[in-house]
Amino acid sequence: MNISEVRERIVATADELYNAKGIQAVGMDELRSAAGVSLKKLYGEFPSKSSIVMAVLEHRHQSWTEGLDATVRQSGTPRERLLAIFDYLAGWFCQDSFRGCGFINSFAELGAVSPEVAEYARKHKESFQEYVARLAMEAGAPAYLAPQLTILAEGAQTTAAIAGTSDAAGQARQAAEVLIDAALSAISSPQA
Amino acid sequence: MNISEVRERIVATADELYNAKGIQAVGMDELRSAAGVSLKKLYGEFPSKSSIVMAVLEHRHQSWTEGLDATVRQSGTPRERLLAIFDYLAGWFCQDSFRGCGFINSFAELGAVSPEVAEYARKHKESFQEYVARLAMEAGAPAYLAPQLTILAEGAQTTAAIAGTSDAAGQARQAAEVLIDAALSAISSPQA
DNA sequence: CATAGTAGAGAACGTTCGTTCTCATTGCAA
DNA sequence: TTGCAATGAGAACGAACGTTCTCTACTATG
Repeated sequence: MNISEVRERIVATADELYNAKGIQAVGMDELRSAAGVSLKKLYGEFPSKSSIVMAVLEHRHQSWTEGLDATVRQSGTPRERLLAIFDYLAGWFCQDSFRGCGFINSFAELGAVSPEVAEYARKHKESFQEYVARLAMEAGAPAYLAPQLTILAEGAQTTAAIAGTSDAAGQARQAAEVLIDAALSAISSPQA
Repeated sequence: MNISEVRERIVATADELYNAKGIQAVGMDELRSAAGVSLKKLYGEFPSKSSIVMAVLEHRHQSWTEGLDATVRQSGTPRERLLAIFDYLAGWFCQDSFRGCGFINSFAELGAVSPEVAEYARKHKESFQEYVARLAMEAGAPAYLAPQLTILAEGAQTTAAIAGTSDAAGQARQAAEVLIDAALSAISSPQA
């Protein structure tokens, strides 16, 4: 087993466990068993639990970014590409393993105690905002649209997680349609 | 010191500490010191930490409900009352102690491990949705408006918490205006 | 004044967790 | 075959935490 394979396995397993039970509820021993590696290998790859947590956050960031972008790229018009964000959310919410945004959750759990985690969550959300801003710009929308849509997306995530249903994705999508159309028509006839 | 005063003090102190540091990061000893009561009194009032957590959630629910309703009632028209939700958020986000919605945070921290906490968070959010639905109904809006506005409010909370700024309140409020106006005009000329 | 009951401070206990250490085993090279 | 390096399983350790227990000091009543 390759070294990077071990790292990958540890991170993937930790991601699943942390998502399912929360970070603090999963001990190193449970992670060790689930990943099928020895404690020695675990601490050979990572110096501490917190470094595993940071690796998991990076892993999540990459999954989210790639998955979202793949869905967005399947859409044709700029307007559809903005709405594709919510289609991506809808697919995510329907998964059994969905338990809310991992960054919101890790921020809630450790943000007050770990500046690293708080900062990483902030950066992740910032990069999402920039991504949406780029899509909105390509659609020719005014600058205020992007924050509105990201707030919708964030709200859909927490609502779906706590309610335990995926309804929020469709509701947010419909709201996004209204906001997008209003923003685009405000460009052609600005009066606010 | 009255018995109910002791309970109140414990719950209020726990609320502050749990909000500032996270629930799991605050031990019974720290709570004891901060509240200025003996461990014996603590365990005389509450059988366990988890019962304190539940009492804190109830306390938060009451604070939120009363604070929101007070702000809403200061507004005149039904439309203004819907928008007052976001004024309430704006005031909250500006407080130094703001660290995100306590229910989202407790759900993220303990929801996977404690069914009680998960269920209470769900009920709290549900009651907020019903409150918004009532306001929307009084404004004569179609049923789909309320979920859209609650999603905006949820998103504003997590965005403000993680970004560390209060910008999201104003952005969500502007989005809400657009959604409200679109929903109200859809009533008079339904074509969707 | 004497004494019984109460309350506070904090020691103690059992458990859990992150991290390190030990030791037996295995695979390989000379 | 013999010796060595690496590996895995899990014991061990120190700290933290929730909870209970002990002991001391004070209060109030006879």
